[in-house]
Amino acid sequence: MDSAKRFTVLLDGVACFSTQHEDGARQIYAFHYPGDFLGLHGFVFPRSVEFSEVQALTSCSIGTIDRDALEQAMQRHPALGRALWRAALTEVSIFRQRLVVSRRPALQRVAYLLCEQLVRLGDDERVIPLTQIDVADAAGLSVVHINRVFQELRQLGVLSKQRLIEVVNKDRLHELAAFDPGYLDPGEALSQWDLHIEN
Amino acid sequence: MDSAKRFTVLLDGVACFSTQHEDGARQIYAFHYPGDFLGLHGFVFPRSVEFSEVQALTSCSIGTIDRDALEQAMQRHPALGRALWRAALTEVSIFRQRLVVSRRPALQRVAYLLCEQLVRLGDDERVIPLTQIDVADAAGLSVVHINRVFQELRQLGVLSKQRLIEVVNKDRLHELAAFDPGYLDPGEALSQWDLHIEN
DNA sequence: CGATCTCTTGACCCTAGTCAAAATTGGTGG
DNA sequence: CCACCAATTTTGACTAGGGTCAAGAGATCG
Repeated sequence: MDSAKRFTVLLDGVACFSTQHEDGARQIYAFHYPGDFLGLHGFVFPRSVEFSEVQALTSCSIGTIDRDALEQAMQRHPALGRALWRAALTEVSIFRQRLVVSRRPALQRVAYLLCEQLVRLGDDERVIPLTQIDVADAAGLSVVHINRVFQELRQLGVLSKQRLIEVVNKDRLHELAAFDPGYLDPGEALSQWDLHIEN
Repeated sequence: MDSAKRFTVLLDGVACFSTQHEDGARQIYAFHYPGDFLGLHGFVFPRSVEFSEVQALTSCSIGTIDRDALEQAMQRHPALGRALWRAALTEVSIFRQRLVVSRRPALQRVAYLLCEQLVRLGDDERVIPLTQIDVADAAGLSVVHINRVFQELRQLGVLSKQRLIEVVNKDRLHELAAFDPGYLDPGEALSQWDLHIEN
């Protein structure tokens, strides 16, 4: 596991970036979908690795990229380095926003989380490939309560009556969640402070 | 307010980095004490400025530093740039940790927040210059409940019976909070990825 | 010496957690 | 193809942490 030398990319499946609480409860910080870099956070905060982990939620396949090779590529293509930083900073932005969301009532909190997933999955995907248990650990609610919230969302015509998590009314969901995707955009940050990566 | 051209430093007083919820409630992300850079976050996430603000909690005096001058100084003294990034990243680290803390019960949450303040204020300071209202907005609890928690902390011999917030038993406080200051340290991150700031 | 801000207290309520058990679903192997 | 097992999802009853409302008691400050 010479992870310090390699970057990992999720090629297929669903994973999450999580931590285990003292009492065994799992806290999910973020979900990862194909195309995501895994464990980026650890490059910015090495110590955080001691407290958190990347966990597969379905069977996953991953690819790794040699860090030296990547760094050379970044030397040649600065845009690549910028994209990487953008990804890391977006993760940060999500944390901050989650602090705001975390003190809203359950229904809105869950709605928000679902919106976030839809953005991550791409514009026309409507099925979120997670279990209620995953959502519970990410939203910080009990599974039982998540289930009740889901039933309410179905009643409201936002989710389908299927067993899987399928959004049938995206607009209504956004409305419930008071969702503004703006926060996901680091905007002009990186053109102002141009970041380079050296050894 | 040509803030894009200047960095602001808090010279005296207490300020906070906060946002206003739709319903008027104030959410405090972090407190700032003398020596802190204010609004650093906005340099990394320009768009976040639209949603958050820096607010004075006591009368404050601030200094500003011309950004061009600072950047020149950073060219000459790379350590300065690194220190700045470290500060910004530490802020991030605090957010992440707060997500973990935010789902613990009130007493521990408050204890944790107090620990954080003690670290920020310096090792032998024991008086935290905040009101219960400030603490409530930072912990995400009602003022009424904060008050009850404070009474419990006094009962436990952690806080003095004074009206102000004075920690008399730091060890006990750390214990209650399960506080590990490790997360505040970005560690070796910046020696691995040496960050430079260009125009 | 009011006026105002902060801190306290008490009564009551509501959201979400816990516990426990059943119902569905999805495999998996015989 | 069926029986059985494990993981999810669902339901119900009960509990509790923390919110809200309202009023009172200290502090502070001009």
